[in-house]
Amino acid sequence: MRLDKLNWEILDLLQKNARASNAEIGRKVGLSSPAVAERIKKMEDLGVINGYRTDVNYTAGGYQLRAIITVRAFMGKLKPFLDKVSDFKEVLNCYRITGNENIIMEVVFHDQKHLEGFIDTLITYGETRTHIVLSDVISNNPIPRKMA
Amino acid sequence: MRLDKLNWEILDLLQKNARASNAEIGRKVGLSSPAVAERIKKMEDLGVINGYRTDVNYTAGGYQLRAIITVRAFMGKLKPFLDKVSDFKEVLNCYRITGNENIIMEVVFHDQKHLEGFIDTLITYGETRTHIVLSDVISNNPIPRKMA
DNA sequence: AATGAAATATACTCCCT
DNA sequence: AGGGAGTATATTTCATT
Repeated sequence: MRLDKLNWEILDLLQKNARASNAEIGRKVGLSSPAVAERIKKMEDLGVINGYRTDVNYTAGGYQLRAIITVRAFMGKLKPFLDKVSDFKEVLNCYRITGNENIIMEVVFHDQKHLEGFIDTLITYGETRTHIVLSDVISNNPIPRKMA
Repeated sequence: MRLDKLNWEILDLLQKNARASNAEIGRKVGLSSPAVAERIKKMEDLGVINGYRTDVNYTAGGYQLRAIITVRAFMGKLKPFLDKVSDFKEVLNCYRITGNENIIMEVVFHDQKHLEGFIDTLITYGETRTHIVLSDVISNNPIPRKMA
């Protein structure tokens, strides 16, 4: 799908605030609200928009720690890990990656004990490396419009 | 703030679909729409909800590659990097972390050349390691309700 | 804190361009 | 692909419990 200027403007606004009304978006981009609704629906149907998420403060949810954990899976243990990982509710994001490690995850924990238990579980699947997140420098930056 | 059962249910629904109407949420959790609106507003004001994001398919946006890049900053180069990183529009997320590396970023690129240019820019700030993202195993999992 | 009701605003459907 | 009209639904405000 080709994204024209108007669709990029709509996507920018939706990325900043997914709960903006079609009417509000329409006012800012110069379209009627049915026109905005139609464009958004098309982008949803064609997979340009994957969904709408709410960014919840994990500390308010009772999670004191966040970590980036990589896994270098043991021989034959990658598939078992991939089958199991969705059971680990603490995992917010998980990617397969190239390089020395096979997996990288963003995970939240109530406390150090919780983190420790999680790493103990992982050790049956591979070698792990844990980096505690100190602060967010950039969070959910909108995808930039394709430039020159 | 203490999150009761109803607030967790509202957060679950909002995390799955941030554009759900208050009325729809109210029907599912058994509240009137003004009651839902009031609870959501309170969670926004108290910082439980940070915002509402739209998950845009970066390939549809013209980005063929996504990478996880770590930076181990040279002496005195961390601060200059932190000041500059928001200029790099390709960076979707960036965290300060503990461990051998100081910074971890999720970055999108049009093509290999674009990636190469980005790494060339980074090299003035520190040692980099690049992992190409092969696939998403878990994406934006909702924060689990605090358990036992 | 929640409800119900009235006023306003928005969304949805259909037809026209 | 978008505008406009008409209808249905949602949001907002406020009084009440």
